[in-house]
Amino acid sequence: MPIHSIEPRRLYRQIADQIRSLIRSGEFPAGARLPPERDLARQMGVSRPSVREALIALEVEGLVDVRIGSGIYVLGSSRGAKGRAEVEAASGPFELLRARWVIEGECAALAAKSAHKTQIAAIEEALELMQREMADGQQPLGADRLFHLRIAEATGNGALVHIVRMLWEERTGPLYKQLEDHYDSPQLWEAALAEHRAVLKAITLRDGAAARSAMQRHLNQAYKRFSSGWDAAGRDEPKAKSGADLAKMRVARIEL
Amino acid sequence: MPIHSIEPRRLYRQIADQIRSLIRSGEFPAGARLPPERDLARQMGVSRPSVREALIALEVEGLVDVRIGSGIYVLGSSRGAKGRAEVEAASGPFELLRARWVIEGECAALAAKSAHKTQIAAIEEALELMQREMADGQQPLGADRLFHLRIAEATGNGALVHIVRMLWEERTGPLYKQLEDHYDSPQLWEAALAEHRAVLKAITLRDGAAARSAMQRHLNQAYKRFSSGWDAAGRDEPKAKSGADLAKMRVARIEL
DNA sequence: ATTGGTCAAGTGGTTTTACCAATTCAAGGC
DNA sequence: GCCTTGAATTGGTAAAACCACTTGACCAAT
Repeated sequence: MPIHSIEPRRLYRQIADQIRSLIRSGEFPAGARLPPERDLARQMGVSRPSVREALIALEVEGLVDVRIGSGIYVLGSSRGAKGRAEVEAASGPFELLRARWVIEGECAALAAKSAHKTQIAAIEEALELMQREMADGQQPLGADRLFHLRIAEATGNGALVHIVRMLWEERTGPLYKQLEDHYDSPQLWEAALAEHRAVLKAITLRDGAAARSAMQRHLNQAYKRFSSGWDAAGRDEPKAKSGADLAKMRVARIEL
Repeated sequence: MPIHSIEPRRLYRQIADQIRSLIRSGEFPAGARLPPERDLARQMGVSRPSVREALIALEVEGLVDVRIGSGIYVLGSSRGAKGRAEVEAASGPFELLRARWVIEGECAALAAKSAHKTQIAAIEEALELMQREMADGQQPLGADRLFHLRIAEATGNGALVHIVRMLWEERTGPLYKQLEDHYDSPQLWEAALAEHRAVLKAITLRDGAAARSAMQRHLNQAYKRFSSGWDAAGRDEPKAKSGADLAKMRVARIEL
């Protein structure tokens, strides 16, 4: 029995990621038509149903528009993400994280005060999903998003939910793409999970102040992890040179 | 020949809707496992690939969790019984005000800490403009907006500026239209101006806590003015009882 | 009785093949 | 010129088959 230990990532997600990056790279600008499903399948070496599954995922995300008999078209920033490119143009990842620090910290405090039991259960559920995905060796990006969103939902304020969702969408922006590798480390995800647990615990205990500081600490750590990733991905640092040193340096920075 | 005259909704969406309604009807509560894909396909009279496409859509939406070799499990207890599309729908004026209470309060505190002299001067300029417009008998709506925006700009965070601007744009929405008359009173504008002055003073003194509470007091007063206007307009909004304010949120913040 | 392993059934994952339905566009008829 | 029409293209759906993984029952060894 061969141990295909990893590669549990489902095919449709890989294909969707590939197409998404093609769109973001400018290969297919807004309004452009993608190659037919059959061509995409042949080019990527997969079957057409798999390509269809990926396209449906992208369609639900609001990235493409599938028109029967015509083709698949790239949607601009008109729907789905309201002011996505706008925010990103005006502010980098670090300003976004700072804004999240302010807003999501308050969301956590509010959630601790006014969350319903079922909403707390929903937060817990998102955390467990994240844990499960990590155990499977996947990047728990979706579960991470779900955790933050459900805390916002627990405030009972739709406007705050909308803002948190909008800020999170930025993570799919091009600026974050180059940092994905550096954020992929299991240790980093493990740290993020522990920070999530601290937030949930404070909310469960109805301790607003603790929830706020736990969430702010989480985003602060994310900021540090991000900073190290940014540095390591710097232009003047060839990856091929002294990979061991880079790895050690990265770890050292993260632990501070 | 079946007349798919208009809107031949794609099969996977119909199936997804059907499963979604089954989940929300309580047929499959949170944590329950759905029937196997093959059974679902047979029961619904469609093929398995179509069911898979629907499940992928629901998975992207965060409603279900697909586990290889095990089954499909229901995730959503946050939007199960109540408040489903409510989040997606427009959040009302009161939720928007509460969001502003949270965000702009922090903006004022941040501005007090890190605003440049020229940015403080810009805030002052907006305040003087508001005063001048009022003296001319105009509605200082533009100057009001400018005041809040420049405080956000003084934080130096583009993302926060964008959020404040976005929240302000909501004021042009239809819900606010019927309240214009009640907010037009010179006395009310005079009170708002005085509250603005208190905010600016705290920022000038570099007192973050005072700036936050001044801004929050301003928005709380706006909330009260709004509530009375709403009641006078004959609308029966359950959340907007006379005398209600943002006390709940205030407590949450002051506890820090 | 507990532990450990194997095995078989069930489940989702993927591919292949085939055909149906809608759109598109150009050739041909008015 | 405008309209019709039909073939080519494209997405939509179905069916069958095989693979990989999970689960739980069963059995053997401790």
